[in-house]
Amino acid sequence: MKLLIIEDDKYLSDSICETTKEMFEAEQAFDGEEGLFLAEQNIFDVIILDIMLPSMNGYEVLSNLRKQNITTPVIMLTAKDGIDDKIQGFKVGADDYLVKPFHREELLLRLEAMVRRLGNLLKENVITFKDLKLNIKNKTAELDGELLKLNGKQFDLLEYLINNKNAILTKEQIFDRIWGFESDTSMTVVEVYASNLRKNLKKHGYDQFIKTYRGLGYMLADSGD
Amino acid sequence: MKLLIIEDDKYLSDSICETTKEMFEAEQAFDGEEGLFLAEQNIFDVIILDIMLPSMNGYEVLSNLRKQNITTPVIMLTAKDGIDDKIQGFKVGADDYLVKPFHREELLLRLEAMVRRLGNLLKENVITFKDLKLNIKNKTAELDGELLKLNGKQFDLLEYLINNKNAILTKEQIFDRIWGFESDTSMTVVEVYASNLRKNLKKHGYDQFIKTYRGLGYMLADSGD
DNA sequence: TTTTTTAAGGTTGGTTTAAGGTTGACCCTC
DNA sequence: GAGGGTCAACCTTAAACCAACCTTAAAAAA
Repeated sequence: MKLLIIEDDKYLSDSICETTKEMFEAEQAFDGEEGLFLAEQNIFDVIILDIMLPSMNGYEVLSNLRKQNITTPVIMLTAKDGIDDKIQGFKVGADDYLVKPFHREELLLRLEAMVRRLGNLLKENVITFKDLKLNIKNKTAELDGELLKLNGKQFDLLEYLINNKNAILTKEQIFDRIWGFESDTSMTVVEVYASNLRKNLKKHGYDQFIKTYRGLGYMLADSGD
Repeated sequence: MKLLIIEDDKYLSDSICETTKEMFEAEQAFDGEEGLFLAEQNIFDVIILDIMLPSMNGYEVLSNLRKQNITTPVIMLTAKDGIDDKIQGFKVGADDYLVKPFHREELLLRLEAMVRRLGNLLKENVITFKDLKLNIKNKTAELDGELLKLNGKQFDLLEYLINNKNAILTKEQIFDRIWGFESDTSMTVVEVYASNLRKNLKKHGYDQFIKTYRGLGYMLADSGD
């Protein structure tokens, strides 16, 4: 799962990275504009957002996101514990709140709660699509009692598709999610991986559910016609 | 949706393009005359108009447009924040105002507000014509529970017609909107696409609503006689 | 070794062109 | 004003073209 940390204190940001690295793969932004830009890609599972930030404050970032209908859960950080901040934070759509300084475990608890609330239970390591079961923890996939042999990025792609089934994902989104923004790999790898994934699902006829929308992207569809 | 940016500062213009590229497809004009010419095509959803411009200033461009009964919403930009400018801007028909320098998110907010005011909610991904439903996000069209197979530009054409129903659109407008100004394709493609679209709608009898007005253009009419 | 990336050629299907057919406005003649 | 001719605008079809995508395999990296 991917976490975005928007926090200008580099030391704190790194420390959050460290704390959460068992659960999340983290990206960092060090000012509001950069954070908003990254968050707009809509490829994160959770965002940790500081309030006091250079170039654009946390409230602005958040309300901007929500206006764009981006509903990624957000945990806001602030040095102040005033009730006003909380009110304003929740009003613009924050899902949780954390007062600095906080304990490592407290952050972890809230992150877990956040993700659990989403339905993506952290303890629940299995996601499914029809009879296909993915075990997130072991990175194994199973269909009809048979173990599919999916390598790392193939698994990631399938997981991303399942978590967004019946919605078109552009090649850019897939690339940003799996390869990362600053990767200098060519975007055509996405096609290669789509092809390989289909090949691996073909034996069970599940390749039909991965559809290509020419000029738009890919979609995992419930109905395969 | 299409946005026209009339701004002589190339750097700023490009930056607006970048900022809005998730929402809009932008065209750029770098002086007043060019801007007026493009705006007269009447194919844009919003116009961003600078006041200080070579060859013709923003006020002239705007009042010229309004005299021609072109009501595309306009957001004016200016380096000055004098109240006089605002008054003059609104008097000639600007819909909103932005003082340079401005923040990326301020522009986005105003654009959103503008479009929302239009009734074209950004969040609203579905537009309809009678029993025909277009999902803008998936680029899919549905009629009587059946999915229509429309390729990219056919979909764009239908979308444009629905957004302008009961109004005649000239072939030039359609061409400029869908193929773009500088396309070197021949204008007769419009006829081909009108034909193909009618063929695809014929099964449901909806071809009758696309009417040809010889020498004028096409119109999607509520009443099919 | 296994996984990831690049490169290259093949395939598909949307887009454009071209060519011939149809329609309707306009004019002329009776 | 009825009939007919003419022409430009428009319709329709189908083939040619081209960019997006697929697939494979070899090279590079881990």
